[in-house]
Amino acid sequence: MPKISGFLLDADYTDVSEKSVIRLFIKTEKSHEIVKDHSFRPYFYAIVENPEKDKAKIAEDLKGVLKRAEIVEKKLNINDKPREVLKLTFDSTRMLVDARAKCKELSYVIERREYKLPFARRYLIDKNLTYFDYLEISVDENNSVEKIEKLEDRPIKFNIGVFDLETLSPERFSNPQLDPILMASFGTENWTKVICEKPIEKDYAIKVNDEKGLIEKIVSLIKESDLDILGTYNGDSFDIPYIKTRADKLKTGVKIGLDNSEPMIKRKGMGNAVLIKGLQHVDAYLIVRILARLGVVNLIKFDLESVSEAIFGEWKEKVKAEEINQIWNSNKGLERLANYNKEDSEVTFKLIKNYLPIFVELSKLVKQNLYDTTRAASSTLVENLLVLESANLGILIPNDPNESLINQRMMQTYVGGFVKEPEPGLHENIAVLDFSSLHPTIMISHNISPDTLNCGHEECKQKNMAPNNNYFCTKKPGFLSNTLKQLFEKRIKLKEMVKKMDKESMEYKVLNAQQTSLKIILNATYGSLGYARFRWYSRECASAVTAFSRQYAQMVGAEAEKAGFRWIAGDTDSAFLEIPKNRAKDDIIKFADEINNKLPGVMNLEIEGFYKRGLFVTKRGSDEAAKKKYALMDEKGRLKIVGFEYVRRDWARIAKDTQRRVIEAVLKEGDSAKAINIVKETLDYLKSGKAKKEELIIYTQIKRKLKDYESIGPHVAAAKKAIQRGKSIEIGSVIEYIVTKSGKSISDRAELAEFVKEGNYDADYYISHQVLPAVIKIMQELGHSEDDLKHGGKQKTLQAFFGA
DNA sequence: TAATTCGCTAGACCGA
DNA sequence: TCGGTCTAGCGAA
Repeated sequence: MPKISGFLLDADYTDVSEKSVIRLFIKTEKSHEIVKDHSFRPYFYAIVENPEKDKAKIAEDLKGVLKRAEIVEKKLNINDKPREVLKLTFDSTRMLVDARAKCKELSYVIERREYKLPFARRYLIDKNLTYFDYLEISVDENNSVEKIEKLEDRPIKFNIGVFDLETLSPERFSNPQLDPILMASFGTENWTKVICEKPIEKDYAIKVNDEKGLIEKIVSLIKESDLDILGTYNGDSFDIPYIKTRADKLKTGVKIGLDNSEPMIKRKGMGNAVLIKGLQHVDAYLIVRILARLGVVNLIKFDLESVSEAIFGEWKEKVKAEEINQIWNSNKGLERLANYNKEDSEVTFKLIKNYLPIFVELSKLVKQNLYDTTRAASSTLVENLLVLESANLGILIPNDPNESLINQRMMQTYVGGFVKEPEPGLHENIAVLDFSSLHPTIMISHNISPDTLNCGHEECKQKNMAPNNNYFCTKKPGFLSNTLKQLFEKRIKLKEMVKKMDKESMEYKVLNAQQTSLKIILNATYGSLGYARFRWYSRECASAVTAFSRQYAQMVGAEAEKAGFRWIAGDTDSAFLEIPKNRAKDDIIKFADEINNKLPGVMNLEIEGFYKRGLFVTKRGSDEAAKKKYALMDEKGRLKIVGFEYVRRDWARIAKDTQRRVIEAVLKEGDSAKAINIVKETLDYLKSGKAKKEELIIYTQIKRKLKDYESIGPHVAAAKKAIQRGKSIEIGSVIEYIVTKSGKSISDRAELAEFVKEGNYDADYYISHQVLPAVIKIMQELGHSEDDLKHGGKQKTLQAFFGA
């Protein structure tokens, strides 16, 4: 019997003569193989009053679609005893879909369960297979599975290829119905080529006859490379739909699927997702979005130039759309465009190569293919993990909540973390303590889980009551909390192992990716609990987590005061403590130890760092201190600026830079004269009219349809004007606008930066709405109160003082 | 198709 | 024209 050995890269199903058949995509030593498993049928469960009787009834009612009904034992809910339910099996998923609709109408069917689980996923769960497993599959002459054996895990070396298109855009944006593809780059591990019909004096250039030739060349490069992963940057919404449309028009195809299928463009939320059969399409743009969400990078713009700079510290030249048109029409600068096209592919490749291990590990963890994992929401990751846990425990997965339940849930919110109002002003010698993984460790340590909630035991009520008056069982591990505990412990072990390893080694990269993937799941769980569409939603649990968190945050603050420190600020999981002159760092270490001795379970307070100086300011238009806004300087003079305008993209760079310089002067040198000078210079510069566009741009995102805005802010006004000039702006577009000289309101004066001439800006606006608001509160902490200035000089306000 | 709450601030909007 | 209120976006955790 022939055998096929290799990694399980993907799984799906296809219909063969009215039967749904599982396909496994295997990465073998040499290439790829598709094998079919005819032995597995789709099914779902029906909960009925009387299994024995209803089994016969349902066979009658589902005649023609049902293949088999059998009685099996399952737990309906986590805490239930197993009971008899009907397992309904079908020949095809289409029949399953038919039947599940019919079942809804049957009065004796109390509930349907697991009727939406994707068939391939069902298969992997039942067969105990996971993506990237190394399999040995015995097949017959038609590549049909006879037997699957799972061999020991082994490292996998992916064959990755990326491509990128440059298109003509005479109308400000490219229209695939009209505008041709000008160049395409394709890159792999060792080389990148640029394809173009015009001659390019570069050794990496490939000349083709026309656009059709270009498409055919890129398709053949992809096919010949026998890829596991095809990477793009924004391929979901741009490159792949574009090349498909062009290929259609030019009467050629993009048959790059392993089964020679075309890419499938699926609607996903507001945008697209492009699926290629047997080949994982990884859109690196989504990876960057995820990294931004995880706080790995902080980006204002998501173009490859910004990404390259922020993630790899490498500058990359941008060729703008108008320049591309110019280059193409004049044939001057084709090499520059080719280089740009090539670098786009290279950065995309690097992104995928760098972050792939994390997504591979996540895929394994939750049994999703790479395509889905790179596109999954965090609650979906958590859900999929819990689906596996349920299957292991013989519990039927809870159904999705219906819309009315979702709405009901959304009406009820709960109280979050505790934020201490800081003591405004300059502080010296600050220790910042914080709880490591606060929410997960609370859930684990207090056994918070929907199934342990208010268990009824008097003892648990006494010993494990959250401050929101919900309590959790102490006698048996909770479904959710125990799952988290396993992940948590595994992560601790991995972190220990990784510590000793060479960071460049393959082993390190894999294990580190494993611990990162665990962290992603651990951190996403608490938020999911309070998410209305989550299958395991529990407002009581989410609320108990935050109730405990407030209690612990307050406890640390109070104990710190008792121990002789000043509790000057804190946010959710942190405490900022000022260390008095007569105390040392060691006292903080001792203090943290004492707290840790009192903390339950795996909760842990750690010392985040020591800071020489810290600045807290008051809110605008009030004397209260602002929360979530501070600047710290560590012992090496490095600044940490949090919450200030400096970190916000919706402030102009000139204001942000000035603010940073002022903060630096204050924290590093304690020099108010210098700070005042910095501000004065900036104001003069603005007044001179010499400020550059890039210093004046304000970035703000359009978050809804333009017609849906009740209040027309500057970014909306600028967007509307831009649309009239032919720009395409959609939900999610980040508007880059400048406040110009002409117009009445600020919105009137706001224009897209690309339409603004250098020098056309409203200096008054940038002075009194940008630079001064960003620095005034800081100057006040230096003792330059408005009152002081009134008496010290003739000026009435700080604003007047700076001559604005 | 979508994780949570807390918090700051701007600029529009609206009524006197 | 003023001042209070509301809409909107973004950041912290």
